[in-house]
Amino acid sequence: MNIADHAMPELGATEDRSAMIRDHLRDAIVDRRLAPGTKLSEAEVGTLFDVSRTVVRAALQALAFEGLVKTERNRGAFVANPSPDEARQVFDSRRLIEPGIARAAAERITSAQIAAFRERLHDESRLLSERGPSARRAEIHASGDFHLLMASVAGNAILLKFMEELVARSSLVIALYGRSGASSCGHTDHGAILRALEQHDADLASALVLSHIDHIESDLDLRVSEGMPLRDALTL
Amino acid sequence: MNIADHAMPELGATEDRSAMIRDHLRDAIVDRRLAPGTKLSEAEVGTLFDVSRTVVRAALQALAFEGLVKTERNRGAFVANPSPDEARQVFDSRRLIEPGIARAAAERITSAQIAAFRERLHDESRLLSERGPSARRAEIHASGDFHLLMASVAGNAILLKFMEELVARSSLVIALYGRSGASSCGHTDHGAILRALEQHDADLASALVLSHIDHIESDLDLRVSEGMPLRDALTL
DNA sequence: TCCGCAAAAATTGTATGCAATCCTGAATCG
DNA sequence: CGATTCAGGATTGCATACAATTTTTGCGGA
Repeated sequence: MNIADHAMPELGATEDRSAMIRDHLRDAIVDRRLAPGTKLSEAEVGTLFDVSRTVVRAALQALAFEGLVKTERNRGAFVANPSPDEARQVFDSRRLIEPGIARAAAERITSAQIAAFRERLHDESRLLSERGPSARRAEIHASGDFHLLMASVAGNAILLKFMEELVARSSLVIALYGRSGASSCGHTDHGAILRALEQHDADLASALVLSHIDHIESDLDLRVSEGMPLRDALTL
Repeated sequence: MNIADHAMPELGATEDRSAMIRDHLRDAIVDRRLAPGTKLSEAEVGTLFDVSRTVVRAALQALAFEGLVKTERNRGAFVANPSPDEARQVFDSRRLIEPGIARAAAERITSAQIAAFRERLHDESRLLSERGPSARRAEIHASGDFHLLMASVAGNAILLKFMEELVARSSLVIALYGRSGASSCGHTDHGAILRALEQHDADLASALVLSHIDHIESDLDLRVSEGMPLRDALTL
């Protein structure tokens, strides 16, 4: 009756239950089923997944390292609640890294990978037209996956790991500071980027990615710098 | 009689012993007292620091996230042994990220920070002239710290964290593939970079950093791509 | 009613015990 | 003589027990 069994009906979940819990929690955070500030009690999570606190602690430590969870000594783990300044740092980091990734991806992309991109993009547009919170979540997820797919095509595992962290944190930032509901907006941007990748036009791909990031960030409202402590308290 | 007490004679080592062990191990890895491939047994480390395996495991997990340690299920943790390909990825990542950091640092650096840089650089040159393995280690450390200092001046905590990981991994890579002994060479490079930062010349600082990274990488011998499995076995 | 304050409850930090897995090496068989 | 197998020991994975700390609760007084 535990969550893992339900989500992975028959797959070999036998190994590394800690990684599985980490992935489940991360998914829940990035597609916003767990609001920023939510407390993640070790005992509660452990009961939910039917494991001891030991393995939950390992999962929470991993998420803390990725910046998705903040732990306070003797107080526990909470879904991260990035400040406007941290939000800016996330996007500054993406502006620095992601154009370079687009460049590498444009140079290395294969036709098979292009096909995978097309499929992803098709899923995205289908979800865009559907209604309901579940489709919204899947859309957010697919939008992030586009960027991760590009990073994996770039062929650098370290940069891929960095991008995984940045994309996940972006989702948190958008949840907190996004103005429009459909903040995963840039679907048309993604299409243009893919075309540039197909044509192996590194300069264009890089420029499009940069403006795409600007586009996403421009939808945020990061003004509340001093009001945050209050909001912080309220979200708890 | 444990290591921690000896290293931190009186400071408040009361909190987060796991973080302290992690830092000690990381220092040992980056200044090459622990060779790549060395096994880090939980019990052994625990005895050394006089803590239980629980807190050692947390420290090792943190180092595994940073890529300094590789853990194999049911086998334990080992100091990472990066392949030539991983080595290239480390430097590719630095080439992508660090020029941007130099740019930001050049724009934001204050006179107080310039003074700190000068001091650091002075330490570096002093160590360069000294003999003995201990001075060599301190020199390696100081050389890495130069880059981290620049990243902290840039004012982006996320990029600083990324740079910490990359600098640490670079040290491992140099230990494995460095040709000349004094591979932390670029002391003169550091001086030139600092001058560019002082003059707030972002373009120059960025270009100098890029060539500095190339300079470091050109001292590596990454040819042994297929011979590595053997070498892997031997270093164990 | 509102504010301290102390005891209880809950939660995290750490140590330890047991089961599962892996490595070693010697005995056995071809 | 070489390959194989199978105890024995060592090491990790996980659960649990206990200690330390924080949070909540209940009470008395202003």
